Amino acid sequence: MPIPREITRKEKEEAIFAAALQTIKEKGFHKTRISDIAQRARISYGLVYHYFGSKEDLFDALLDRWWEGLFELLSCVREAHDPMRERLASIIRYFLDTYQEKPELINIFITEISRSTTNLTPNRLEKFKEFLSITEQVVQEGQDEGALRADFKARYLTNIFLGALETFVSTMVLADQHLKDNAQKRRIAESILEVFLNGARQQLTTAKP
Amino acid sequence: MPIPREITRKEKEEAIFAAALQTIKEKGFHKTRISDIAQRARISYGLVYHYFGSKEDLFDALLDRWWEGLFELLSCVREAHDPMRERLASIIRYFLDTYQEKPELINIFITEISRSTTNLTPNRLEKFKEFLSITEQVVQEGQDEGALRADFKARYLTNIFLGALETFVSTMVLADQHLKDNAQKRRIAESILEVFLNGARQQLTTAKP
Amino acid sequence: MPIPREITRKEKEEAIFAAALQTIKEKGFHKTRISDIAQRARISYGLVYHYFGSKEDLFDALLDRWWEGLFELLSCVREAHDPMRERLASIIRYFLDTYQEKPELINIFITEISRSTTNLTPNRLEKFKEFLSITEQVVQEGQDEGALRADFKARYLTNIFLGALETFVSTMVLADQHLKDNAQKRRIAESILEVFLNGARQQLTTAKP
Amino acid sequence: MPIPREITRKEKEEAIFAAALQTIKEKGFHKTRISDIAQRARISYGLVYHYFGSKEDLFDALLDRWWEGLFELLSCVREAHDPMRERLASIIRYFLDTYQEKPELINIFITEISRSTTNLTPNRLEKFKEFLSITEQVVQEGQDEGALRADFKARYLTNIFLGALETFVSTMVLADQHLKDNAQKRRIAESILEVFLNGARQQLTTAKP
DNA sequence: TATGAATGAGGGTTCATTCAT
DNA sequence: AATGAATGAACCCTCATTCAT
Repeated sequence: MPIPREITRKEKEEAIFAAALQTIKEKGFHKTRISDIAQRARISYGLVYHYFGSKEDLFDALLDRWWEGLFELLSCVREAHDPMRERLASIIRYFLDTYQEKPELINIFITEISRSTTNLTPNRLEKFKEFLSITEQVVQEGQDEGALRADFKARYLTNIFLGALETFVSTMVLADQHLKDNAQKRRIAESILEVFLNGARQQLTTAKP
Repeated sequence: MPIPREITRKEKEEAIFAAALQTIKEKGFHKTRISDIAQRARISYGLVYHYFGSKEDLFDALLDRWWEGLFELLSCVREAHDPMRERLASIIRYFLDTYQEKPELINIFITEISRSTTNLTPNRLEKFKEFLSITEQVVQEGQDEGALRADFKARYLTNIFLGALETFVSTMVLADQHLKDNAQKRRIAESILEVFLNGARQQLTTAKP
Repeated sequence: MPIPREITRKEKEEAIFAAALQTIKEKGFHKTRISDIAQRARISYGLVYHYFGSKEDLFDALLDRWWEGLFELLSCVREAHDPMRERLASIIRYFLDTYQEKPELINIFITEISRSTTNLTPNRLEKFKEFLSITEQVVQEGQDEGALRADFKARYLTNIFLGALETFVSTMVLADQHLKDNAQKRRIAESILEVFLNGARQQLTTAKP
Repeated sequence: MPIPREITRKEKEEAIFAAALQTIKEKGFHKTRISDIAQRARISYGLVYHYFGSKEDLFDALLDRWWEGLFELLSCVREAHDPMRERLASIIRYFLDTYQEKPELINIFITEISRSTTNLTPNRLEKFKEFLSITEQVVQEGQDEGALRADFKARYLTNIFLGALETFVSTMVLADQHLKDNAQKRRIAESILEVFLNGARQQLTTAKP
């Protein structure tokens, strides 16, 4: 009966994941000891090494989970040819949803990757640049379609958009705020979109005879 | 002759500062060893403890220097009652100027403070919140004056503004880009302001006959 | 059907033996992990404990196999009352043959027992001393028979004989040399015997008229 | 006053050396813990890392000391054009003297280098081969001069000579025997030389008309 | 028989910090 | 002021061994 085994394995892995997520959120990657994680997962620390090769590997596995979801979303966004506003809204929603459901995950993304040179192995930097690059392509398409103003580099607009989004999320992370209801989420998304788009959108020359 | 002594002391401190700045930029706070700093400053590592009490203290002194300049600028901005656009431009310029002149300092601000929960002692978090709060007041004043749209919380607009700014800078930090000329600096500042303001600015209902 | 079971057991044991031999040769006893052995034997590491009680036990079993063959040979040598040269030749041949057929076994004898105090449990030391002692008896008999000079202790002559033999073998072990053909084997045996005997043999006072 | 410092440093290093030597002799390199050494030297284990970079480095420093003395001796032997017997006697005396004065050092040479593949880094193997090679040259010169029989490879004779010598020493090491007096030392040296030379020496065809 | 999850003692190494000189 | 020897808490990782299944 191989199935029960599999279940056990997955469950244990999941427990370690959860414990690592929580602990790293609280203490940061560097100050997190393997034994902290093990203790929280109620296992011996040796077992962590049975499932993950090393602290770094565990960390990478954690990040992979984040990237996986994000890249999948971006892929969907690009395939579905929604209007620009909707595409950007999807990205914003993904961050806010993740923050709501797995605040630790987005916390780690923000604190350990997005702004930390320290833990940035070449591999991780690569993923991050890929993320920036894909988002830039979305923006570029917006410019091509005439939905976004084209007098600034796509990279610049991308920076402004992602910067705004990230700051919202990281401010909440820093303040340990919770997204109470969906209304708040909608309001935040609305703010970002409104402010970003009404500026970034191609300006109509309103002159009429 | 007490004066030469004073000079020696200040010079030594400065040397340690510079060495710390550079090293932390390269390796991150956590991976920076006191001996690394001492070596770069060409002094013995014991001496670091003569000037600064501990690694943490040295780090705090570093940050203080950053906060000092930033708060001074913000104070100037609030006193001079320039138009909104000019006030925001001052803030942007301060970040870009500092990045140009002391890239290590802004790097450390970005990577070790702005987005890192890890090193965030209550003290440091306080400073950071103060910074957010002052900027928010500037924005609030803009809303009060009618220069910025008031249908969003001042905090939200602040997030978007600082987020955009920070992302520009941190992207450059990550990529180890240099600000080649003042023209590029002006272009970046312009982008941020343009996009932010044309969205954040109170919308004129285009009068129709 | 008890026979297939027996066969399986023996085969498994043999597989573990072979894997252990090979691995210990490559990495040394200490650096060899049980899991290395298991992997090479294509079994789970838990099973090793089913057949052998512990790592030490497995090692002892390995050595026993070596000692068994060696003591059997020495017993034969002593029973057959061959001339001295032939007896010593038998011993040399045994080492060279074993080196040719089971280089790992002799390698382990040389590196882990013959010259290593580290792994020398009292038990193992005992076996080793027994080996020395029996060889010394052979030499002693040679002295008694007048085949070997008696002006040095039997122990001394034994040291010289075994030392020469062992160094040949261990030099080959170190250099990972292979005994290509029987001719080379014969040449080596010849060298040792020639040099040892023409010195160790009782000197004839060349009668002069 | 830099001199006292130097003395302290050297003394400490010496103390660590002695402690390491003794401990490795007793437990073998692998089973020796840094803390064992530190404890015996009556210092904290951290200090070992202050003087030697790592366990391996300390081990290498130990070996270097051995090689240094040995190579120096071999160099002397080759320069002084003594008769063959005297040259070989010098080598034997060096081993026996070292064994008498620093039994731990020769113990480590025998157990951890001469016969152990395990700790043999390429670097260390190189030194060992160099030693073999130089000794072989001495033997070769003996053959060229007609002092040693030339019907066997120099390498073979070298093996026999060094093997005999090494076995004497290592047997004493194993048995933890002490060289009581110089007489015993002389007797051992005599045995080795006698047996080796009377065989290895070019045979005189005694035929006289 | 057979598997591999689980445990935890053990050991190497780092490095902030202290302090005698 | 300045040095760097000395300390030892911390922490990562290995791996022999046990045991439920």
